[in-house]
Amino acid sequence: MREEDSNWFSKWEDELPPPEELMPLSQSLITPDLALAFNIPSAHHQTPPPPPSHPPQSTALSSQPNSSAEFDSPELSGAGGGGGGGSGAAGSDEPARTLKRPRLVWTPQLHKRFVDAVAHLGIKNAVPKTIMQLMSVDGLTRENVASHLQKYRLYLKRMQGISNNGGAGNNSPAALSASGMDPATDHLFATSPVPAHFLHPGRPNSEHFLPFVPVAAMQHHHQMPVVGPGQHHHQQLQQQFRHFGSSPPNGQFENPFMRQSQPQVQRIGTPVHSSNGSGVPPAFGEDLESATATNGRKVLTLFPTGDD
DNA sequence: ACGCCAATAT
DNA sequence: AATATTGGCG
Repeated sequence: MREEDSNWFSKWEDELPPPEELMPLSQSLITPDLALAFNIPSAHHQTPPPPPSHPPQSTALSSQPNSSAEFDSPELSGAGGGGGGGSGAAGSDEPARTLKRPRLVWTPQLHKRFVDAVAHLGIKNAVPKTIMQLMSVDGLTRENVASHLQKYRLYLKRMQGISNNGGAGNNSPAALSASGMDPATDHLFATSPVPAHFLHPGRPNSEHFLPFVPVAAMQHHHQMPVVGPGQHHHQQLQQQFRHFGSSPPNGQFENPFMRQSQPQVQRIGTPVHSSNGSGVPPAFGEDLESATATNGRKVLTLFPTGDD
């Protein structure tokens, strides 16, 4: 009889679903806004802005990990009283108006996407709104981008100053950030190589002829920037936005990803500008790249432009 | 309404 | 420290 015990345990253990499958469940059990509205501590996620109608993006970072992309609850609020929020909550729109989104965590990858977007838009067109659209990361707001952009510009300025002052030859991100000028966000910024033309204003570059692919196309639907043809890396992007919640004692949300220690370098690619005809709007970027462990600040930046 | 920036708040 | 928010201005 004893043997059976150990046996059933094994079996039981065997059938345990992977964590990935559990996560989404706990998330969709209650809509973020609802949770926040009701002050439920475990409530994670941001909350969709009160969409008078149905704003395209801006919310719905539900979805779930790589495993099954089928049962996502796309429209958390946009659906109108239908699917997602249909948990039975009645007039839940009232409090939703006052809710605050969690702070966005700019992971190296998210930043990478940002940089790519700016790079491909050209500095002239790289304004918050456009950048945001190009990035097509759901939940990302214009203000998120604007704020980030502001800081990024300062960073670029700093870099220019340095490079023409004596830093020539040594303008590797690490070195620059080490300059100790404004260590604020530099660590983040340093995780993504700065395209050369950012530093040389006034010079035409040869990177992006992107005919302004209005990623907005996807807006009327849900989900994320599922990118081109055989790519599968975008998963990560989803992931970072997905669980905002595990609010650390700080109130921020972390994504279980880069924050820990997973210097996983994926492939470096170039923007995908070819539509795949898959029905999904060809967002552009999709590459993931350097990763940093903000913990041990291990900035590994390998890059195509690397003259190393 | 958007964008930019500096300052300030969290 | 890293983001968000605000206020003043084009």
